[in-house]
Amino acid sequence: MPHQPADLDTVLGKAVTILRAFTVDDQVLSLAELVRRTGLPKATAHRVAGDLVTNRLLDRTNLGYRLSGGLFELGMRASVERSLLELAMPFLQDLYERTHETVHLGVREGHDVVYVAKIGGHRQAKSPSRPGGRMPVHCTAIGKVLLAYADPEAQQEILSGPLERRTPHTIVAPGLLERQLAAVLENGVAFEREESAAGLQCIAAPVLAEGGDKALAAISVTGPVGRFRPEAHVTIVRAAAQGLSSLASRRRSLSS
Amino acid sequence: MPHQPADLDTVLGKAVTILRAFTVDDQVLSLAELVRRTGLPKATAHRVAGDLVTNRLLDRTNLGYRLSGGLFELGMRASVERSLLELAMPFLQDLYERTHETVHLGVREGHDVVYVAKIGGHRQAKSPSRPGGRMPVHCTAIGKVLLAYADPEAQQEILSGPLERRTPHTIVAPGLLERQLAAVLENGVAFEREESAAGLQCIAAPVLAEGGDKALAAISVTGPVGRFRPEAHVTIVRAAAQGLSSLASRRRSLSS
DNA sequence: GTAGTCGTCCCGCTGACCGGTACGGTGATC
DNA sequence: GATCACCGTACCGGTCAGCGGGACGACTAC
Repeated sequence: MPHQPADLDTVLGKAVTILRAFTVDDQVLSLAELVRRTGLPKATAHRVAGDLVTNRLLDRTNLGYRLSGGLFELGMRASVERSLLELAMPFLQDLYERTHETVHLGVREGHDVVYVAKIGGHRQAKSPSRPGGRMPVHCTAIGKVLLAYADPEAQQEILSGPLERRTPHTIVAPGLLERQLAAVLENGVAFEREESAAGLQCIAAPVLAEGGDKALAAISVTGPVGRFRPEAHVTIVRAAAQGLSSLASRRRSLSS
Repeated sequence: MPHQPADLDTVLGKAVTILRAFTVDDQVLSLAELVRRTGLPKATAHRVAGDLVTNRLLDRTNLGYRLSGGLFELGMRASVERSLLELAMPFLQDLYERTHETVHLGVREGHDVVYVAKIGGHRQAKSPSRPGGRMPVHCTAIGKVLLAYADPEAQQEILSGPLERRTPHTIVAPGLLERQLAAVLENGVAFEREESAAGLQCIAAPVLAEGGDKALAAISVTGPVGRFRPEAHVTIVRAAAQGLSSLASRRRSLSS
């Protein structure tokens, strides 16, 4: 199920289609599997995959193809995510050290949150998030924060679209969600209570751009229902996010 | 100065040439600058860059082009680096919490170390390393570890090539380096004393593959000469690396 | 043996890609 | 305010890189 159909009439389109055929949890895909997922003719997939290997975007193993380390390197140079990550790391560390729970840094990309960083310890709550992975905005604390600070059009588009149910607690009523978003703007934090995965709770705060009206990213702390009370961490999460906000403002790196 | 000349006679080659024209610290490059760095005709660069934008590998800003978040996402799916990162994070956290110095996770790629993760606090030592960035193997603790466990051919190739001098302390004599590598195999740790940057010291240990003879990656702790004594952390760095080694062996994810 | 799936290779056709060239805008210099 | 240098963008005919149907051999399963 390809996210957005790239142009298959161009080499580049075919190439990225192949690259994006990999999901977060496949390690290695056979040629046949690539053909199945991309819909490309076998001969074409074979050739393009070969070209990708020579260009160090794919690795060839005896079992099939694999996204290469060269691609990792390239991805880490994406300026926005990388500089965000570098600036954020100390703050994320602080949060982790104080809570010893899983800490996330995420940005919004369309209807989804993309996790830029995830740090946790050995006994971290088993969460569905992965670094570089996606989750729908409406069922995560980070997502709600980013949605609350998004431009009205984008916000409206997501609110009007269908809200996928992930757990019995997932908020699928636009009205309820909208009220929560208003609360987020008021309190500067968002909560999530088992809305994306059973047994998990979460609290998030926005990293604001210079004006203070747009959110560049959001920081969250996640823990299991038993030992973890989101309300207990309002202050430190908000403080971390604000600290990062002002640091990011000092070193400007945004754009349109 | 392009790292390795990709094939400029193919669309894909041109595309990756443009992508790789970005170094770790450029945020945004103008079309003219891309033309200058890649050597492509202006019209061609313009077209390919445009194609890259439609394929969400580049972003267009009013100042020029920028590596896109889509590329970051893709890079994070590179299986080796990503699963390594996920497994390693708890161990890196432990190290950071015990030392409060900068902690690195790196793999070898040719003559260089590529940093997969870098974590540190607000007052971290100013090091030249960047997440996703490269450093020569011969002048870093992580590099020496990885080199010591590399196959003899690769090791010999690097030892025989010229060893770039980064600081007055950089080891540029192959014989001396070779003796250090032997010591690494014996002790299971490597040291670096202001060999890559003035004022910085470092200690690293290998993350070994199942057999125990090949290194998948290496973990290091870095600090400033004043407050930081590498010898003081031999045990914990080695323990962290060994812990990760055995965890990685349990969940196999290597390949050829 | 037969039937399925896999990766690889061949090879003639064609349209995607190429890049020299030209144009309009912008800012520096005289 | 004229000139110049440099930028990004757009055009367009020629052609060769890319295309993909099809064939092949290896392997496995029934």
